[in-house]
Amino acid sequence: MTQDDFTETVTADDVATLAGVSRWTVNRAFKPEASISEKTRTKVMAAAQQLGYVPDLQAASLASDRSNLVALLVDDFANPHKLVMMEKLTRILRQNRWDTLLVNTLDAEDATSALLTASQRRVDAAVLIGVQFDDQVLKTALGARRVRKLILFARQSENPNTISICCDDQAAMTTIADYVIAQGYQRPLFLAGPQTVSAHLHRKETFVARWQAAKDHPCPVIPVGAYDPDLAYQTVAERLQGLTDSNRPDVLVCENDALAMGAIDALRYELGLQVPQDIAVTGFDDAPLAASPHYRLTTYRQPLADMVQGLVQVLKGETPDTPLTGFEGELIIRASA
Amino acid sequence: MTQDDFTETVTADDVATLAGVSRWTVNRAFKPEASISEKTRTKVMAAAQQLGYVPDLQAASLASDRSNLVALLVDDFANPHKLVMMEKLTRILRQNRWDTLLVNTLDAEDATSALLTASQRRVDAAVLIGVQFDDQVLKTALGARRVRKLILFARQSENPNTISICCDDQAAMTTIADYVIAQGYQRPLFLAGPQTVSAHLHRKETFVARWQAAKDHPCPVIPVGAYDPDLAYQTVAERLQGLTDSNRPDVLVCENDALAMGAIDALRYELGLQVPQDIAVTGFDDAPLAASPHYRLTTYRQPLADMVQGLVQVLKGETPDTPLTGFEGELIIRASA
DNA sequence: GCGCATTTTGCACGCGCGAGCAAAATAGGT
DNA sequence: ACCTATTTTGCTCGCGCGTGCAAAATGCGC
Repeated sequence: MTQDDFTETVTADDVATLAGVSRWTVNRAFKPEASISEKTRTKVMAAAQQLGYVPDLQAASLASDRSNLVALLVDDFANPHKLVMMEKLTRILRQNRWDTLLVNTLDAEDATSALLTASQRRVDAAVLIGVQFDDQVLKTALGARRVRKLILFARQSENPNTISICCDDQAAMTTIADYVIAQGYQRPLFLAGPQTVSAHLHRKETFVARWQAAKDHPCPVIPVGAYDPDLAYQTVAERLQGLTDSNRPDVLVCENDALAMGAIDALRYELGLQVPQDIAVTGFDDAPLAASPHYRLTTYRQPLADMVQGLVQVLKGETPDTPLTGFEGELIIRASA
Repeated sequence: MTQDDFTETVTADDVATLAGVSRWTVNRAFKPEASISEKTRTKVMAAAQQLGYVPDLQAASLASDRSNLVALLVDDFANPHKLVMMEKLTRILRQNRWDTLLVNTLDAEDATSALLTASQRRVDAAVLIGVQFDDQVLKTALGARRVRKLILFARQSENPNTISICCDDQAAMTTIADYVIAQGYQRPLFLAGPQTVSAHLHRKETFVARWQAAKDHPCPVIPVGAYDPDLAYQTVAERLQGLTDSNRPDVLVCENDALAMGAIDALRYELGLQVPQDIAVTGFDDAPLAASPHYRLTTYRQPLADMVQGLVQVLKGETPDTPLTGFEGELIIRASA
């Protein structure tokens, strides 16, 4: 490491002169699929190493209209499961040489602006793992140029210009419903998330329909304003307060684990009920802590790694080998139901 | 929305012709501090709006050597508190017109490569909020060009070329120690994180020293291999198994909430102990769920928002109005100790 | 060693914008 | 209205690299 390498950026030209080749050959050496002889490649790489050169991806994306950059829009930082998703996404994307721009979308109004931010960085795709995106946002997002692909991850939309990657919510929730029914529960209550979003899950509809079909009476639903354990806690505490044993639900089917955890805490600490003896609870996601002895949550785990692989295929423009909205997860049976 | 706006990128030139000005005037209109008359700015903005134009930040950063991009390196996705940090960082950075590149750093070996990735995107700074960065990594990172600023967020290093932004861990842990002592606990056990990192916290040293000074006998320490609740659970279960009431610690001082939560679960569900009656627990961070009725964790909350503001000042090159390693948080007293 | 097919290398041009200065327009004073 | 001080606008050149093709080098069969 000589003294001349402060922060002067070293370009492909520098490497080229050192290696005695042209600038283009240098850059070719860094592309796995380029046509270049092994001999010159090693020669170039040695020179690059010596100078500490790495190709400038900004410049590359300017010149080529591919950036290998993906924007990840998140608006739901209250849900610890998002951490798991982010980890898987960033890791697997990086393995495939994509970088991730993390954009914090404050709310639905902000989503458009967030998408704009992404487009200013020439991202190859925007991946939405939040919850508050409505069709209006999706539409204007696609009107805006430069976001070539709009991908809903673990969410779904009918919008023909978006790509949804998610597990088969219907199959998944049917599995849960059948399990709940098989366990002999009689008075379910469905704890749903915000009812305003249209890029959504089919969990509520599926469960309600399935229950109706099997038992011939409806399943009540209460919505929580956000997928937030604290809000779920409050909502459950209020809504179940003062009910007698016989008109209280005997199972709480929750749209995801964040709601389920808040619900369990409310049941225990506000209503003094035992889970699952007095009331059972199911979740969805298998979030961190779902397995902890405190919750022992019966839940459903999505095949996140496979779904991210699907995403990679979409980004590469390959035709995915699994239907993108039909991933299959598994029911994780623990003690809560 | 006319039909011609598919995905053809609209550049400043297009807006310029429509507005009847030069390309440079168009770009000036988008910089708040530029010298431009209000009249032409509104004219330009109208034209831009009509065409759906936004400046291309990639091109801008190529031309200007400032990218308004910050890399956020994270290696600790098991800790839910990271979600809070990410939310604050991305939100406040975006408010100040910085975008965030999220880089998942698998382990210490990978850190160098992660830094390289960041440098390839011409980031203005790399912000480390992970735990596994050792001095070797920091050194090579600074050897690599193009990462102009290396910032440790909520961590500290003696390396003179890095910038640490953190609260005064010594003051913070002293506060906790004094509280623990004032509560009359006699047999503390310090639950520490991995002992190998050198970009670190001073919590353990501070507590141990403080205890020694006050009580004149040492405080034992057990390390956990990672800041992971599950690992903490196992470690605590193993290490406290079979101890009698009198030789068991009466307070577990944990380096952060992730450890504390795992510890609490282990105490309750493996050892059948009551918190805080049989053994008290303190944490650090005030992570999500720390306030939940299940944990009611006595912990210490860092002034994250202020710290991010400090980061923004560093990025802007301003001299911060608070010493960057001296932020003051507050002790949150709940039921666990 | 020759002729051809094939691989490897070099190059003109442009991606969209910014720094910094020169030209033009405007304001202010008399 | 005229001259100067100031603001506003236009422009040259280059940031580091990719595309697509042409030139050079290499390999192969005989």
